[in-house]
Amino acid sequence: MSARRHVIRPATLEAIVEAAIRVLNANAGATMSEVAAQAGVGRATLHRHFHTRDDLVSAIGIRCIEDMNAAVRAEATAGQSAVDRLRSMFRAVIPLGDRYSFLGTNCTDDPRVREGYGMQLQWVMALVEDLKEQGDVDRDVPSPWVAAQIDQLVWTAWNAIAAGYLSADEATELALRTLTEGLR
Amino acid sequence: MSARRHVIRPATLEAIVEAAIRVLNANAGATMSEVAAQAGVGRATLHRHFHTRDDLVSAIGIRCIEDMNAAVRAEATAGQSAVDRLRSMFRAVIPLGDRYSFLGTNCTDDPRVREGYGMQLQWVMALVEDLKEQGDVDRDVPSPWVAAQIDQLVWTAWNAIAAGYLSADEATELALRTLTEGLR
DNA sequence: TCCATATGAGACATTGATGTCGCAAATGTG
DNA sequence: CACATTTGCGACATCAATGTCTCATATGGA
Repeated sequence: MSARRHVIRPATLEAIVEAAIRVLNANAGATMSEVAAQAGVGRATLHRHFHTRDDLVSAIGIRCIEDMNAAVRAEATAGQSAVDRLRSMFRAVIPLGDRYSFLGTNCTDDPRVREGYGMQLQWVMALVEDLKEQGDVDRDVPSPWVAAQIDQLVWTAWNAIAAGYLSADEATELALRTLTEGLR
Repeated sequence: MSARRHVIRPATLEAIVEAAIRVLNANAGATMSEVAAQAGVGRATLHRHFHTRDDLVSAIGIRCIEDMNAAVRAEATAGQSAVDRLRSMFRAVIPLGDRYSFLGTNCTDDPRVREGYGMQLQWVMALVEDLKEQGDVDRDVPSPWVAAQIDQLVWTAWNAIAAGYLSADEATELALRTLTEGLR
């Protein structure tokens, strides 16, 4: 389609992606200049590889949702119990909390992002069904509530780790416990 | 300080506040024109009563945090058990989910908003201590985790009601149950 | 080392939102 | 009904961010 005149250097791309996630998480309305500065990159370089600001946000959004989908699926192993699969998912997804946050406040309407989100929701809903099947979650609880709870727990766990009062493993186990047994 | 030349009409103020919450929740970068249009008000009228855009966002933010703090405190009755106080808080705060959402994405740095948020956090942390005291929450669970969980449950409950799959009472009880007993 | 090219820096035009103003009309109050 | 004042509308200047371009420099591969 568009033959890019310039080929982006891997290091440059990585710096831009990480900076954009960081800066746009702090302020969804952040400027191209701010992103460039945080990335240690010239503003023109941003425009060279991401034609418009929307292109940049969309590209990062797509990358984030792909990262998360990949993480969710990579850990799924046949023969595992539902709880074990949930644990694997937590382990893989919690470290991507910054991606999760980015998607929550940016490009909430991009079709490709929505599609990726739909696939993830589908996967989680299937897991919820299995959790109910195996008696880990009460059948009477609406599945959307369980799915929402799982989503929120990922975010809470990421914050706990970022705040430093829990290790990754502790946060994962506490999230599992919160969902099934509660905090009593 | 500033003697306003124009006195705002209550109906006008109400329309602006509600429209601003609605529009800025859908898109944090929304324009003054969009807010004015949604409020059924001239753009100049916005500027007449809220000198700058920041003034508008701050004013709404302060109102939101005040609404929430008022709701949290209004329901506190002496002699109630910790769980009953938590239930009262859920009942009062969950309907303010749109306020909560607004504060999450706008004016995250306004000093007065931060102060109000700090007071609310303080109140919740005190409640968490009482919940631990009465055995409703395990002492081993870090209090920040419990507080975060309570916050998230308010938001989840509001969404469930907005989505229509739970009534206000059902959402309140399910939130309580999720926190203490879990979903098993 | 040399060469191809990606990058940084800065100038530039353009665009869209902001904030101000004046005036005519609507509103509500007595 | 008459009066005072808020409101809507449109014109306007201003400003900040966007997107484009050029050229000198830095970078990495052969």
